[in-house]
Amino acid sequence: MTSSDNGPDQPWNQQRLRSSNERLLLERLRTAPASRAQLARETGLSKPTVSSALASLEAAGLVREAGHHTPERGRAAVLYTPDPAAGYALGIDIGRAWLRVALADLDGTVVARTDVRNKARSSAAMADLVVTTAHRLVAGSAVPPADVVHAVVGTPGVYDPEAHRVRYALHLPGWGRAGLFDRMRDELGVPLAVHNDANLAAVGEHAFGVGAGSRLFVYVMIGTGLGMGIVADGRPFTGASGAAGEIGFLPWNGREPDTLEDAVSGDAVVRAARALGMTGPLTAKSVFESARAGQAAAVTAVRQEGERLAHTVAAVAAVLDPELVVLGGGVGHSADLLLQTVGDTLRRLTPLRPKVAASALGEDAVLLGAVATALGTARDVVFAQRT
Amino acid sequence: MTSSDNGPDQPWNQQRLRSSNERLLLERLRTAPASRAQLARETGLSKPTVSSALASLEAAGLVREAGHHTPERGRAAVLYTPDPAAGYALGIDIGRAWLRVALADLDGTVVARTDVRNKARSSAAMADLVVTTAHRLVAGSAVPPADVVHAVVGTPGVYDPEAHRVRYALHLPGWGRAGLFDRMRDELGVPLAVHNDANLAAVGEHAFGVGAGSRLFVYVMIGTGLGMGIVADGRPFTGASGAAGEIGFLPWNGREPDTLEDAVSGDAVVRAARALGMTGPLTAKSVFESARAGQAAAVTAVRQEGERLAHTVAAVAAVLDPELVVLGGGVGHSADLLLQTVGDTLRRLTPLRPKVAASALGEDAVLLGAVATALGTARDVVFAQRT
DNA sequence: TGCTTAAGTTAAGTTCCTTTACTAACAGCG
DNA sequence: CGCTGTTAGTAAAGGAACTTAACTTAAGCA
Repeated sequence: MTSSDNGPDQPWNQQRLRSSNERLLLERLRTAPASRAQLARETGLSKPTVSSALASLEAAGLVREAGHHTPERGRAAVLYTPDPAAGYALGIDIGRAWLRVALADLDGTVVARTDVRNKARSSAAMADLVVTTAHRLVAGSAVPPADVVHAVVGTPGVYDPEAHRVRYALHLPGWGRAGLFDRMRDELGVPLAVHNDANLAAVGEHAFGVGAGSRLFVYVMIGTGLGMGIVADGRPFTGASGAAGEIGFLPWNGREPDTLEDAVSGDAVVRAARALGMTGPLTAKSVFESARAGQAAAVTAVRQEGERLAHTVAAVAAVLDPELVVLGGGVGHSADLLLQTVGDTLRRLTPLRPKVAASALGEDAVLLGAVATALGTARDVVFAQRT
Repeated sequence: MTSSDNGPDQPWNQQRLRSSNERLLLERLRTAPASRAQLARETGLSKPTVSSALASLEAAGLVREAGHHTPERGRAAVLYTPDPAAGYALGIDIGRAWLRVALADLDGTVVARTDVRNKARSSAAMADLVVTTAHRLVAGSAVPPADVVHAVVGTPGVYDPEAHRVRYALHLPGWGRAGLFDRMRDELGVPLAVHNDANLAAVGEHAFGVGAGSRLFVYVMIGTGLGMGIVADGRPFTGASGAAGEIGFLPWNGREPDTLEDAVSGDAVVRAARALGMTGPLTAKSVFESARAGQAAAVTAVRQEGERLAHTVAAVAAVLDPELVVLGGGVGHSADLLLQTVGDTLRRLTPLRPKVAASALGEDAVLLGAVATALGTARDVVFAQRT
């Protein structure tokens, strides 16, 4: 049989032991400042070990003193905290309409951010825009460019690191060209990882939004297209080929090869509204606003959207059994309008009923997911470099 | 943000270090016997460390000498191998028609096995049958009962360890009673874990069948009901409440609350055949045999089954993106008849096309999955006890 | 000022790993 | 038959990192 993976696959020696314990202390300090004695009690390490590890971490610039704490009785304790300025991470969201870039310190605090209207005509121009925007953001901040250790970019489609290109990015002409992201990486001068936007949105919502603390949850991204990100045990779940959550491809009406994407995306709401007699220059947003105002055709269109969404959620629940389903993306603003219908329909459809909630981060989910992901790598890199 | 889980969450000291390295050597030895020098080269540990760890393992009865190997030149090497008799594990499959029990040593070799016709009238009688059959199997083998360290039982439904009972076991009256498995555990006298049968079948197929080496695959179990097991990175993926893979609840025809289970299970094939004019005492197996013989109505019924199955697979592919889909369960014998239709339909439905294959283990998948799962725990337990 | 209490350090001792150097065993060969 | 080259395995010494136990430091308080 193939080995199930318990047990270590690396030999341990004293150096790894030390490094591991320093890491343990650093991670503990990220939750709150603490004294040596407190760390010893909480981690199970002895006081001398904590002292010595903390001295190493301080010498490496990874932690610093953070004031004192005077207990009820006895000597005052020196508190330590991670040094947020030990490194910085870049998060980048390449969206349909906006390019967003955020620079965060190792605490996860966003220290600089910019949102640029996406007017690029070609994929090459887009790539250039990403690089210059990122460079400008860092230059405009007080952060030394050399301290930016990692970047993560979110884009529609599935990045294939073997082929150095994005697949399935159907709406973006030229975006699937090989080498595009390699060039971006070179010009950016910072290690760059590419992830699917829905997956990043899920990570963002898990790190900073309503998904916090959930062991298994999904983020359904409804906008121009339809996508889903999955976070299991704190990590994105991407499937065998990176295509997990491509629910636009779900079969949905028994026979025809219509895509669910066409039936549930933001555009579908507009089409449904027109079919129901609404006229004029409609957008998904305007239809939802009309529905909110009680306009009958809009209400019906939104209800239909909710029902189809419920089918989607039911399918996801049957396969994955998530604890929580978060609705977000372009129509995220109006998720509250959909929740009722989705909930009601779900009750009719299946005994498996995950909680359904609206996104807490709105338009920022992808960007914050990119930041959170870059942050993870950045912390690893900084720790490895400085110790 | 909540911490992403890199970094250790336990302090390391010398004892854990030693234990971890012994574990590393033991796991390596499971792949093939090896000498101290070879282990040192392969693991990166030094020769003295390997010697000393191996001495501990031998003293603990976890490994033993296994002959010699004479290299091209130089001194002959003493080979070591895990002692398979250091402990034993029980796998139990409680199926509709058969109760199967297997006893395996730590190598995973089945040393005793029995298949008993399931004629129990009540859940209590069934529980008794399980216990007496297991006891009889162990008594009839040369294995000392005290050396059986763990058991895993597979059953339809989802075991809820909080409530001490099985949920969703709709076809088995009384099977959902609280405390049933607690009593079984007590009378068995061996720690007992309860898992869903489809999940175990997936684990079995991953450990011993066509799923070997697959990073992410699913096992679709088609029989009296319809279920699915998921194995991701070698571990079963059970979802937030243990209901992942309950694809019987997938919505499938747009509107009605028909369950997919009713449409795709073995019984559905029989119903379809009758609707197409077949008469007499039909079973799923007989319909498949008629189809194999070219009987028109049966062929049509099987094709319909294949098409519906393809829809199921397409849905699973869109959500999970597995590398491989294995078809098994009661109709597993006839999976070859379905593969063609499933493949063709899948090509029409979606660009996401996982490999689809027939189960290699047939009726034994659940049992072998239970063995593999029990084995994993048994190895941990034996290692912990003896060191 | 001295007592109590908790924080943090020092020193000794233990464990486990590595390096280096050695011994053991085997094969080919003069 | 012993010498040589090669590989396996052990012994001894040294070092890294942990723990325990005892000590020192610092704060509040009578």
